[in-house]
Amino acid sequence: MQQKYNPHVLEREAQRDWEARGAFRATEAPDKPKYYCLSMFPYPSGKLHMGHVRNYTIGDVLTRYFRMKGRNVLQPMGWDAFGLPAENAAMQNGVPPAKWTHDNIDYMRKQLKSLGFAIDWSRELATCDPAYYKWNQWLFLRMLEKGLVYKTTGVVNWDPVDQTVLANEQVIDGRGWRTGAVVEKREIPMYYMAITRYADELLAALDTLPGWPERVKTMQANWIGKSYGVNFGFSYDWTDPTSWKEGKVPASAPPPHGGGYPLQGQLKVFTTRADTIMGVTFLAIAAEHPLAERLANCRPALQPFVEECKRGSVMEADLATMEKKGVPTGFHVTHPLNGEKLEVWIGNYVLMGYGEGAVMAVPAHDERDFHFARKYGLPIRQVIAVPDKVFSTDAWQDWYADKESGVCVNSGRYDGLDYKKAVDAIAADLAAKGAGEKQVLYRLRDWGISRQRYWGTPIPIIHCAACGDVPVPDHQLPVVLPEDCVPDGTGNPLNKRADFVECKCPRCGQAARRETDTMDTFVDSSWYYLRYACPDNTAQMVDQRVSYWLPADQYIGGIEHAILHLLYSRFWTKVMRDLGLVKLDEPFRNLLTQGMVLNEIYFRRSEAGRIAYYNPADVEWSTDGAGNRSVALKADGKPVEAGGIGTMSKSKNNGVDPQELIDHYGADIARFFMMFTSPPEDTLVWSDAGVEGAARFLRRLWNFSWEFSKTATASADALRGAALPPALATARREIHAVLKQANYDIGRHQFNTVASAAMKILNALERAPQGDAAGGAVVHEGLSILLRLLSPITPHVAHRLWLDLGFGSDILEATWPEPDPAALIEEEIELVVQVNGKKRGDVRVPRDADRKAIEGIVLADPAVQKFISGQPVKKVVVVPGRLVNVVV
RNA sequence: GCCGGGAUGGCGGAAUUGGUAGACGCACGGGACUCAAAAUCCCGCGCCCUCAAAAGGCGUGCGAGUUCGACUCUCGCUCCCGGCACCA
Repeated sequence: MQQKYNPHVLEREAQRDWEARGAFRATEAPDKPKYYCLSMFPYPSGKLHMGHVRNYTIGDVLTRYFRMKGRNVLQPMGWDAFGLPAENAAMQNGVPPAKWTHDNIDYMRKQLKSLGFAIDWSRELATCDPAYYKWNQWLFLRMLEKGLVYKTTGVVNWDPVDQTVLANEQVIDGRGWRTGAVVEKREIPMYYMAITRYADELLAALDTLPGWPERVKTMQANWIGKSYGVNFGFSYDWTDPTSWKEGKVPASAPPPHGGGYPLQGQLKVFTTRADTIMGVTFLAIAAEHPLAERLANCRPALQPFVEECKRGSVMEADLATMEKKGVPTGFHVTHPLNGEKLEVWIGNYVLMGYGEGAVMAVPAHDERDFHFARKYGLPIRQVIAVPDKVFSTDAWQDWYADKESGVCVNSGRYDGLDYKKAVDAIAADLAAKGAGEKQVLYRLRDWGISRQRYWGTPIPIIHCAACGDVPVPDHQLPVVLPEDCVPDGTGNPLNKRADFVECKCPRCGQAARRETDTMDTFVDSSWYYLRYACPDNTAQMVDQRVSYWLPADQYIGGIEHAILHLLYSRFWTKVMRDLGLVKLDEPFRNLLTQGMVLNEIYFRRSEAGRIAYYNPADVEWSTDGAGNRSVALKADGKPVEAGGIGTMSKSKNNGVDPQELIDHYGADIARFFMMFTSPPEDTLVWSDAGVEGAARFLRRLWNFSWEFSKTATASADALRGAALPPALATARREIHAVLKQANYDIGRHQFNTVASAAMKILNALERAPQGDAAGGAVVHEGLSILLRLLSPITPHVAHRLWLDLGFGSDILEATWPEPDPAALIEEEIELVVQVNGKKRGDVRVPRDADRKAIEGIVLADPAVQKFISGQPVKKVVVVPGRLVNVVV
């Protein structure tokens, strides 16, 4: 064995050894329990960041742990290789996204290998590979056949200067990130996947996932947002003069594009609060509502507001935080129950995409309606009362909306009814009049997958003047994306590629145009975990090997994916099941949501409103004479703005490349530090303070092993038979107690305390007297426990020392250590003594002392007597094995 | 704005889920070794009171509450992080 710990040499050797033996190659073994450990595959952004190291170290720890527990393990890796950053890089550097992506993959693969992860690289896949995305297209066509894919319009962010669609991320404060132009909403045709058809199952099946964190299930349930309510209509008549504020029908205008809106009918709304229906004082509709369009068409005064509503981004967070505004239209509809004429407003806060794009407004019992009514002086009519509370229109109170304790008032025949009874009665009356009925509504919307972008899976559709939209026949798949385009920020470059666009209609053979939209990259990531089971199958999307490996026993990834990616994957799995492709209801049995790795954010904003981000490593804080702190870019010394802290990301340029850490300390120390520094699910603000401690620990382990290796004859044999002297028994008890706790902690994925357990064991070993055979035996056993406990976290050094100290030929094949119950037994235990809940000392009692004996010992204790000081003892609480509380 | 989560010494965190708050580390201070430095080893290290110690008091974001006992449970806040459907 080498005297000095040299991680770089030793790690390279271990990795070569594993690779030469194909140590992590997984094969199906139906007789052995399997463990499929899946980590969310990375986007190849350039280089690994700390979040990747954290994610994949967690996965590797579990993979190696379960291998030692006897499972047939699979840990695959791949690349989420399509997406926007490649196009941005192309604009910046003029390199085609394909080349940039492949270069990044090569570099990052090398980085992952240098970290020594137990990955089966033979299953590697990249979603930009036609052999992969062919199956996106194939399944899209199957879904189209089943009606699970359909085409309709959707709203996107439009940059009027670059004449291009912007991603939400490319809109900053309502302006295009490159042009600074105010963004507009624009409706364009798109393909949708009908995820809402699975809404009920996606919601109900959350209960079949005990291995998922509650918070993720709650978020998904809220996202699906099942609500029970009533859908009903306010009847209207465009041609009736009494519908109009001025008492006459306004001059008719040409029908708006899209065919207009019927002149008579019902304006439909959905409400979960039908009990408040008698308190409706006006209605609000979205600016995109066809009635709003018709109204704006004949009333020019409405036009500016409708235009204003069309400016700005489509992001929900923007819509929800903007000032609530509206305009009255002068048009009135009729209340279905009391016959009142109510005015229709256009409101910027009404979402066309949810419900009917129109809402009934009950200012007295809905907070948003309340503020809106106060702002515009609209009537507020109380129709719900809560006992002992006085309603006032001065300010909003939470209880105004209380469903639980409220009863109807000022509501005619519904007075006195509680929420449930009122809803039932009102729904029945509406139904009787043919005005409405109960309805279940979901917040979940269908999944728009069309992207007006180049670097993605081409949508396999051909547009023919004669035949319409024609699916590409299966035998022509994949529709291959040309790899030499360089986007320039002004729309999808595919539109300019005649060799891609021009094609023959598969149906009639005439010249036709190929669809140039590509698929949302969430499509790629919705099923890659299935493909790992059979990446070599060129004839089928999936095969029977999926049945062996799936569902994944553990899925690990950032909490930021709690909703979208995980919900889409669950949906996709169910679709494939219903198409008979897999026998699987849910893809991921257990889910570990890794906390985000955050870092500081620095940027500069140009006059045009463009933002440039700078890496925290490239900026410097300084303090001037007056004690003011400022931050500047090292390169030019000019100030930058501090943008707080946030997720390490390509777009914010605040990633930390782990390579420096690996180059300096080696993979084991980097891995150990990453696990030690915080529990996996916690948010982590990056700092390398403390990495020295990890380095010190592994050096100390090595030095201790070196000293021990000189006592070559030591073995654990001497532990059998004779009792150990007290100092050794204590050391051994300590080691086994720490191991017991560590095994518990591994089970609950708290790896930071597993790492400290390893440190505690080394501390105990260093304290143990090891002069004689018994001492040598305790240390021999302790070291073998320590190396196995460490091997999932620091596999290289564990591998080397296991060999050098003669424990065996391969620690990968060693069994996981379990504590020896005999080693844990103690004759006397220590109990904490409290008086009135305050710690006042401790006592030692025999291990098997009963409650009464303990009470006697404690009350006799002089320290306790001092604090009781003659007061009568009211009660003695004894918590076995822990403490005694004397209450006086 | 809505949904989910978090807050414990100078720092990362621990506390077997209602039972000794601060394990294990980092940083820092003191000491040993050394011509010196690095490395290594030993000791100290929540705050207040105290020259120091003993003894005592306070202490888990803030404010109430339940309990013999609260970092842990309940209610009300503050701040921070993640998501909000075209970043992935």
